[in-house]
Amino acid sequence: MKPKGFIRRTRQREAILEVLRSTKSHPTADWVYQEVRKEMPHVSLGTIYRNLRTLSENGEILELSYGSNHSRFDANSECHYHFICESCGSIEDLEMDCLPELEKKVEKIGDYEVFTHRLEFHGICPDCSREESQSHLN
Amino acid sequence: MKPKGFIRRTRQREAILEVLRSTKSHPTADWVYQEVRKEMPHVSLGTIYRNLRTLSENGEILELSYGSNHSRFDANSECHYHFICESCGSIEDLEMDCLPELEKKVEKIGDYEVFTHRLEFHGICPDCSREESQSHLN
DNA sequence: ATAAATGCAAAGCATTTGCAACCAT
DNA sequence: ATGGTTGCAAATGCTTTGCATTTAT
Repeated sequence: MKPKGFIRRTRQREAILEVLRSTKSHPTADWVYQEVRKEMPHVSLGTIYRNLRTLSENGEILELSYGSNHSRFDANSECHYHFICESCGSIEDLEMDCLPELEKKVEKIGDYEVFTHRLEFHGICPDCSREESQSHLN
Repeated sequence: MKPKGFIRRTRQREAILEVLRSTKSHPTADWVYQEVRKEMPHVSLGTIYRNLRTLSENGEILELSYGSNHSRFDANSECHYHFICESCGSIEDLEMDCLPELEKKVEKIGDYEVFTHRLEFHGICPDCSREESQSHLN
């Protein structure tokens, strides 16, 4: 979140960004590591972590943290909302307009200076609820 | 989030709940540990963690996870929203009505079954923005 | 030239867990 | 009685870091 000075374009950094942009799955650092390693067998996990941090501090990617476990990352840093499925654990982007008026609402409450907001929904995703209803047929 | 069977009322569990209810500060597990330890020097951190998990799975408290570091907990499990200050790191409850219509919106998009939603705002809190404007006087 | 970035491995640290003893029901 | 719960300590696992070397600018 703190803007950084100049950040270099390194092969590793580019590879990480490319991997992140190639998926809609909000992967973990380790998944990114495994992917990048396919093209670049000697990258280190440390580099992955350092870059994910740098990139998210620069606003190029989003760091999501749900549950107390590992972070997930999203190359889409535009305002959008997530749905977290409590059955399969997937995180998907919702096709839902961004609601900037929410931030205005907060600024009306008091002297808050709002930079961003985050909205997420928890429940059962379409895929899982389909499976659930089918399991009734047994 | 998964409802549990019967959960016993133990001294430790009661103490943890009491500590959580006594503060508005959304403390970490370790802070809870330190507090409970004042009354009960032999509690173990493991017990704190196990209970925080049990309680949040039972919906009696809320587990908040921001950043990739440690979780924070909130004894107020009713629908409410948070403001996270990027300057001082504080997390405060916002005096803002819950917006159940957001969940309806998602259910209209597709076959989502929404249990809860979470909304948080990031920026500078009133205290910090006051300090910032005063520092201009130097 | 030089400051940033990397690889590697060694921490760091929040959280979890195995197990025997304990206690709420 | 008995199965959930605790204390303790060891273990886990994600993430960070120190350092010598490499690399982008």
